[in-house]
Amino acid sequence: MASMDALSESAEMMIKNINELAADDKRVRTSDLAAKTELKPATVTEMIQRLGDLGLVDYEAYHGVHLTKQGQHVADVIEHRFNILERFLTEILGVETTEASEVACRMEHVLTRDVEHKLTTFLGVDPKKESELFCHKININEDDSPKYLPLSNYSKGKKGTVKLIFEDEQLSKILNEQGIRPGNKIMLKNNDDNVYNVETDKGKFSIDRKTASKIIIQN
Amino acid sequence: MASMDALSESAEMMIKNINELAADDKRVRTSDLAAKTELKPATVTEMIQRLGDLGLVDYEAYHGVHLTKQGQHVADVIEHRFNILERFLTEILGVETTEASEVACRMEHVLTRDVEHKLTTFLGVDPKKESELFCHKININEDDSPKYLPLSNYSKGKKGTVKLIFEDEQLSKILNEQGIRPGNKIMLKNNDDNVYNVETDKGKFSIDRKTASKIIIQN
DNA sequence: ACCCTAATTTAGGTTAGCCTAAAAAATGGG
DNA sequence: CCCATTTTTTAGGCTAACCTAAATTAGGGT
Repeated sequence: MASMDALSESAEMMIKNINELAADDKRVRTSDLAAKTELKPATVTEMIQRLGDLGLVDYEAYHGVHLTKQGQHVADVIEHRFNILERFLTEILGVETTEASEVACRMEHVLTRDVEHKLTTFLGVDPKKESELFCHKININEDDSPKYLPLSNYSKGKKGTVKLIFEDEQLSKILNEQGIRPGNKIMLKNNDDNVYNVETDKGKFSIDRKTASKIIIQN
Repeated sequence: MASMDALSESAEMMIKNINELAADDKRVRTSDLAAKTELKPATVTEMIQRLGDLGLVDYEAYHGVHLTKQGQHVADVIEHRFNILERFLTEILGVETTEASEVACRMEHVLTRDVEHKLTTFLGVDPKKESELFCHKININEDDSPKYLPLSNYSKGKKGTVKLIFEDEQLSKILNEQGIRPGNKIMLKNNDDNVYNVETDKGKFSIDRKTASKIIIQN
């Protein structure tokens, strides 16, 4: 982890590629790395031997490599940096995906931890819960469009996340205690014209229509 | 100008430093470059000879260098990239100036023209009128901190003006109705890790962290 | 179990970018 | 205007990161 800063771009790229080729704990083969990195096999061998000396990779001659705990940490950091950079470039700047990917791939090696964290916050993901980021990304690409709707417009059985609560602090406070607060999950169990029955991690609640219209949910 | 892409980071840094040391058309001395780059004089000589071969620099043994038209163009591009990156890091992400400067200095070499232009547009400067950028930059250094920050990076009690809202039209529309729209005043009353309580001329609202990060405020 | 082929490593070469030490050129004070 | 000091360049060496070609090892088919 301290070695992070000392690694060359080439070394970091090799670790990244080992990580991407690693499937269920199997050792990654030199030839596969050569194909993926577009380097010659001899070059790959040289590089992974060096990574072995650094303790980032467990290398056994003629039998491929796999990442050590330390190496895995480096891979995770790089992957995260790549993902947030790519998201920033595409989602915020509107750069076309192929180019965004290429630029992110070169920028990932020069980010500091602080810039990484601030950019992550900027993109709206808790730096501590990195998994969200991947979920988020998948949703963006697969889902056609995340919808924001008042709870009062929600359909039965639908789950979503509370995004906004309008009106006064007092109401917010009460809802808050029921687990209905921005960021929390909520599900509409069923409803009629006047009463909305919802479930949160705090339990089940009934809400009147007017109040429900003040609660904005994203699916 | 076509050679731009082929230049190494070291070569680009040397051009940048030559440009920064150049005063009224005088040739820049090897020793000054060595001092500025923290390289040995012999290394500087070697590098500027290479730049001379590339036609980026007019080099005369024992009499220093100055940038050719081509070299000046490279210097201008790098300077512009550095400036926008530094502005993005400090103004948008809130990175501290020393670190922003260092990171920008490493990122400047991996930007593409397209990303450069899109980032420039994002920062609100016409890519063709670079002079504005420098004016703006002076403000940054004099003022303690005119900041563009996501609401999620704001501190309690701070007031500001909404400048931008990212994400889709649907969210914008909802926020719009609550007085959270570009141009309007907003104040962050208080917040915890997940919930931001704000006040606008339309009243008080609670916003989740992720949404808050999409709202850019200028103080 | 053995051989053949494919995969891998080793050996040796190149270039960029750094270095130190020695040689060469400029420069300015007497 | 000349020589001592400073500046610059040349010469030669090193490492990382690439390469090709040759040697070695692994593994499957019969």
